[in-house]
Amino acid sequence: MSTRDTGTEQLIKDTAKHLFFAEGKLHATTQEIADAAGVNRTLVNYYFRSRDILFDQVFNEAQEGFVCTLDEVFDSKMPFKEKIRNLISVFIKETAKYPFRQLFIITEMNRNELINAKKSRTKKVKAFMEEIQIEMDKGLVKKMDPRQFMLNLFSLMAHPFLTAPLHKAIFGMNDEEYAILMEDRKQLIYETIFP
Amino acid sequence: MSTRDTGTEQLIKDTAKHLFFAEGKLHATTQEIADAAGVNRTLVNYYFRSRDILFDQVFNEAQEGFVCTLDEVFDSKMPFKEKIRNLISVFIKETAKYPFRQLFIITEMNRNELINAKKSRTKKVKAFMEEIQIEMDKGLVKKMDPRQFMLNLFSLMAHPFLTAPLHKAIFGMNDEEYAILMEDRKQLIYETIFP
DNA sequence: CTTTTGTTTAACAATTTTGTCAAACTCAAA
DNA sequence: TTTGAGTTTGACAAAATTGTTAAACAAAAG
Repeated sequence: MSTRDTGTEQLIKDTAKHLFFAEGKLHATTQEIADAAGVNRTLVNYYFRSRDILFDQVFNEAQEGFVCTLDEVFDSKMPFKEKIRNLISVFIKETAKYPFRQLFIITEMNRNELINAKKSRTKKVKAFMEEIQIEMDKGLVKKMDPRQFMLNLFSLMAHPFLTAPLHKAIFGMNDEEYAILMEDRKQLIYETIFP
Repeated sequence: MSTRDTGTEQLIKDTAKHLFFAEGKLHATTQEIADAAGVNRTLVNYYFRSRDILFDQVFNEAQEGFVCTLDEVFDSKMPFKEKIRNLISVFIKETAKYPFRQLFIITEMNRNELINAKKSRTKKVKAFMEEIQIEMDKGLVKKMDPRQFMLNLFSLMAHPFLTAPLHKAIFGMNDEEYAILMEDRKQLIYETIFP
């Protein structure tokens, strides 16, 4: 079966991705996805058999893409503080592009109980936590459970994006103003993590 | 219409609340809600006319309940640092009870575009931010945009609960272990906010 | 005890969303 | 140009979810 590659399959996937992660429409219907992509709804079934399969594919690709991006940072051999600064920068850039990807992953993890307790990930996390521990031993980072350090770091980076609509309303800010606030956070998070 | 009050209406509402906020089943069906409550599905329509109305009621009550709890803390006249310590304690206790309430509110805010830009809330937030500003002027808190201070505070408190399933998997922890980690956070957040 | 009123139930109807299929279509190869 | 494989479409079927109604039921009032 040699495909003629009209780009439709990818278009559907990209559109779904955009609806889910950029617009936050986590429960978009096949009809809504098809409309947004400007194609016939049946094509969703033609290319992906079922909505669930499309769902899973988009979900996994999104998760893997994000994880890979972070891995590049984790695996790099730069000094700890630089690594963190880099992580913050990459994380916030990625999250600004797809603000709802996090929310999506969280919600799904919750529905599916346990999906991936991938060993490889556990290994990398452990390596990073040991790295944190070393910095603490050297007295360069406030001593605490390394897991708390990670929770702090990711909380400070991710949560303001998850709650963007809420905080825009509370603070009375528009999109641009909030984007600036997020940009300013890069430095602020760094300073909060390393006082 | 004098009700006979069999407790069914409240039971349905409580069950929905539990499914939504404690179990994270944000899209529980009327059938699922009825089953969990051990009542006939039709009763959902009898008491609430439609699923949407039940939905809205539970949502609003949850939101108001949470907001009121926090208001008690905000309105109290204790010294700033004590107020923050109290806020952390209350916030974490409430969130531990209904871990997914936040997620729910966020998701809904997102669907409904703008629901409440309540003036009253804005006023209280402003008052609190001025309070923060004063502390900064006194040099008791690291100087920054007060909104960033609030983002930091709420991120550190809320996010580890939102991402609990994720982090339990990553860290290889069970529920109790994670609960302990959350309990330890109270002090840690305080120290992170006030280095 | 009978009536009344509010509650519960099962059967049914309507709606929404998803999946299937055959026919129409398109483009490249024969 | 004709053939053929992949693509697109509309009509239809199936499934899932929600809403309605009439009748059965239970408890308080008369």
